Amino acid sequence: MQPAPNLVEVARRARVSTSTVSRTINQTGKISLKTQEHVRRVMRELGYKPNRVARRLRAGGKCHLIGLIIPNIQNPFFADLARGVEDVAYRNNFAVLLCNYDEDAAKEQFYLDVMVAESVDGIILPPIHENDAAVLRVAQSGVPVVCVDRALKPASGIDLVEIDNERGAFEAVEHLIQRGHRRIGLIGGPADSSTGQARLQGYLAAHTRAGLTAPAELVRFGDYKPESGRILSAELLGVTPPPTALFVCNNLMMIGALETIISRGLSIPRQIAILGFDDLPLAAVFSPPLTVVRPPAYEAGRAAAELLFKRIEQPDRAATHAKLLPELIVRGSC
Amino acid sequence: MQPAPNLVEVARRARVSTSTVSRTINQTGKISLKTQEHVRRVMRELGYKPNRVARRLRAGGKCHLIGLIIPNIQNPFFADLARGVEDVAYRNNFAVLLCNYDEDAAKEQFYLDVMVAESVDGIILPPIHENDAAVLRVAQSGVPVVCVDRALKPASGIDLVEIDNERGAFEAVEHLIQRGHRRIGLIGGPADSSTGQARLQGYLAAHTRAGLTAPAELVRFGDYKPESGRILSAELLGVTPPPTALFVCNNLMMIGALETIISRGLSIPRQIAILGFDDLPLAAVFSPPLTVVRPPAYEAGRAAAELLFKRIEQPDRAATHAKLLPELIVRGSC
DNA sequence: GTATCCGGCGCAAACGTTTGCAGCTAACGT
DNA sequence: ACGTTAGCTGCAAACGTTTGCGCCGGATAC
Repeated sequence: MQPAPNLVEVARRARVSTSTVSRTINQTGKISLKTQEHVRRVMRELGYKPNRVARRLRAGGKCHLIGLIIPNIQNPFFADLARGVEDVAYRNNFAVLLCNYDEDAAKEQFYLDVMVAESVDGIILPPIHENDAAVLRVAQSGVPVVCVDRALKPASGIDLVEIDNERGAFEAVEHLIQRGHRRIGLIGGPADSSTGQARLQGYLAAHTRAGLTAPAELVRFGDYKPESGRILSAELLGVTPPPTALFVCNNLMMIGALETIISRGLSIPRQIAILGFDDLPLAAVFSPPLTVVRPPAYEAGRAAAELLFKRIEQPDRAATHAKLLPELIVRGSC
Repeated sequence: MQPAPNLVEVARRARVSTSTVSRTINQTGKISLKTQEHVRRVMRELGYKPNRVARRLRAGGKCHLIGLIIPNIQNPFFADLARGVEDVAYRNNFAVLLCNYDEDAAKEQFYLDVMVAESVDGIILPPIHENDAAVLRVAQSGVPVVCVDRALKPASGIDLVEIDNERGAFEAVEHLIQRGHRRIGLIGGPADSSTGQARLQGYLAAHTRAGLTAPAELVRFGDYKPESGRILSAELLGVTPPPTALFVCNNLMMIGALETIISRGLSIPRQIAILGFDDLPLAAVFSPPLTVVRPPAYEAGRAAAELLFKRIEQPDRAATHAKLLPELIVRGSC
């Protein structure tokens, strides 16, 4: 097996200079159509594939690679989001460098470093929290960055695609209230996360709008993981008088909450109604089918990627802020 | 903002040659401890980060990047697997280039090209089918490749980590038989996939072992997607006499099958027992809790990555073939 | 004293591209 | 006939590393 043919080999075989070959590939500069045809034929014959590494080294960026840094791909929300990003990347012939940072600042920093060291064309990520200095640094160093799902507080010219979490939570809780529930427990996200905050606001706003005051003793904050769903739901069910409904602020905590409820033999929705943020694969066939508000994760991924490509093309355009609406899917758990 | 410091800048500031700096970084060659200390201090002061692209270009490979090409990250099985790969990659300071090929040969080829053009250190993937020439070519061109989940038929020295699908299916169906089921419907994988074949074999073997003959009219082949679960389960339920149990060969078809069953108001397991291959997030809290055989996806990802790193270190070692055992998780759906 | 060796370090050539600049040819205007 | 221009192409210098080879000086051996 001979070494893969490179650009100089192509040039030699085609009896032209490397510049000519390079320019035919990139459609840059003036090359006569005849020469182009010829070069292309030689490339085909040799099965030439440009070396992306060399290209990136020389041209720094502009080289068909973007980075996606997410908390955890095992969370279906982020899996959908990642898929959205990847689909539009593929359509633009870009590859995606995917990393899980596990809400760990050190890991996030590590991967950010990797991204700039790889001189990717751009980065998509949900920042670990609202004032994530590390992300800000790389954005200010000139790498196109778009935030998705979570905002960066000093929104200094950084594109953002987020879910309208407040609206989603509002509609969810409003739905519960319309169904007659007055004691609605909240299993919220982390108090210091923008999504957690927004969902809490929606919960409160729905109460206010209905002329009710949210029962403070029924509000708890978790960490978006199953364990806290398990624990907090148990806590809430122990309050007297107990809640008649639970609004669980993400899919993983929902799993934990359901464990508690099932293990206590409570019947849904007769004894306790339940409504979740984030859809889940089996939610529609659950018994009862789970009513949820579904954030458009896939669409958010797509939107973020499209935004990123726009910014890569024109780095000086004004920052965009998109807010996608979640959808209330009424099934049978309320 | 000044340009990121590079190796020659470090060398200049440290009053040594670039070779010395490079060698202190890579611990290669003889450099006095005193010089090393000095160089390291200067690097820290400047906040020097080596450029991975240049490094890869020069050294070709050995540069902390591996590729992972999977069908679809939205499938929890592959999400777990990807997470396994990424965890051991991170521990070795490697980044992962992740791609979804959607069982599409053209996409797979595209991403394989990207991998070699990026000169990754190695590639992990489930080949699209048993004799995947594209993968073979890449492997033979010298790039370390390890197959995971699916085998390559000409097993010509390529490492493999697979799940013991036959064994898993065998245990699943044996469990059903022990529970008294005699008419067990099979919603199988694609007939031309190695995993589909193996699971079919397990299904048949369990019958044989029990002195039964598998009912041919209850065997159907799907495509591992929800739709075929929906359709095939409907077909099977229409056979007379109907099956008393269904063995569904992957998670997505399981979702479809459940839709059919729920929509017909059939009670599980009284009217129809159901057992699935692959676990699902809500399976444990489903009512009834779903009995499944859980393939160790995360562990397979870890094993594959570890194998890959071994091969990267010693390219000439003999090919390994690991077979991981799935676990039958008996819950309440049989 | 000389020969040998070795630890420590630098020189400069790669790796495979892109790209600014310059050169060359033919056509064109005057 | 001569300058100008436009179209096309080549030269060679980057991009930031790694690494083979060779140089230097001091220690060791004899």
